[in-house]
Amino acid sequence: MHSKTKLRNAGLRPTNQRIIIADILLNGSKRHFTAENLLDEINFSGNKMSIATVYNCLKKFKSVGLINQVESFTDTSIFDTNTDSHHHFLDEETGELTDINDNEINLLKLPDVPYGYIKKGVDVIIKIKKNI
Amino acid sequence: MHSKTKLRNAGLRPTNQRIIIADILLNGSKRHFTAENLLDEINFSGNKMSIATVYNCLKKFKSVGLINQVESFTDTSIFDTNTDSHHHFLDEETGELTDINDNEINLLKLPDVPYGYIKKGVDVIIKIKKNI
DNA sequence: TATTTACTTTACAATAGTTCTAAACTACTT
DNA sequence: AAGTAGTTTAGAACTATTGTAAAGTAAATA
Repeated sequence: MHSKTKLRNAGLRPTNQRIIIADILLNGSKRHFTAENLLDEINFSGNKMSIATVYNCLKKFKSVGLINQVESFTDTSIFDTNTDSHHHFLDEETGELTDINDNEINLLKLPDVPYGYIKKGVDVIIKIKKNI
Repeated sequence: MHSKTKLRNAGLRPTNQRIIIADILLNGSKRHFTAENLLDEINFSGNKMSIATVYNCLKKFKSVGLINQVESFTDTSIFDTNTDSHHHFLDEETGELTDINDNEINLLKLPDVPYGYIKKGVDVIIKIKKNI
């Protein structure tokens, strides 16, 4: 499917900049990235864009569920092209994230969400540390 | 137990500033807070301290396990005086955290941590959103 | 106890990530 | 073709956090 169509289906106006970003992010490969990472890739692909636009797009993409943002300790926001249910190892010292396959975790019991809220997802984070 | 003793037991030199912070944080009540929150409380308690010292202390307290840092999306680091195993609801829009009791979640199956690493903890985050 | 040493605190500067502003631009609607 | 609502942009601004280097302090040593 063309990025333009993906954007329209998601309810986003397919601007040139969003198409460039969708071409990079929504090609099926799953990975973590920051706003700066993405800008580097944009530049590498021969395109130019303001960092403000990158942030704007990421916010929009996130709000319509095209990408996820990952909870972390780091001072830099980390996004994830993998919007399926899956979990992470988090290195407490470096902030590095590694995927955990969904079938490697079994959540038997979950509480009801508070009244007036809807559940958006469940993330399991296993904090780890290098064993020196 | 006096804060001085708690600090010594944790392997930290009990300086005046650390004692002031330990008096506030390690009194048994469990809650989330930011560096600024804590500085406000310090000021409110009639003490003064540089914000850099607050950050230094939080980093030290965290490294010896006296407090936890919570994974989140927000641009401000959130700490937790509750170092027991427990989990959180996270409002995707506001970043607000609410505790979930450990006995409300049942993790049946967990993957082995990667080779060369040790497990530091498991956090379950249920992302929620206000149902307008 | 006096001296030394290593660690800590401090004010302030510096940095880094992110958001704001307001003017120019562009996709879509009429 | 014209209008309009949403988007992009450069650059300024903002905020959380860390670095710096000098002064201070707890603990170790003599």
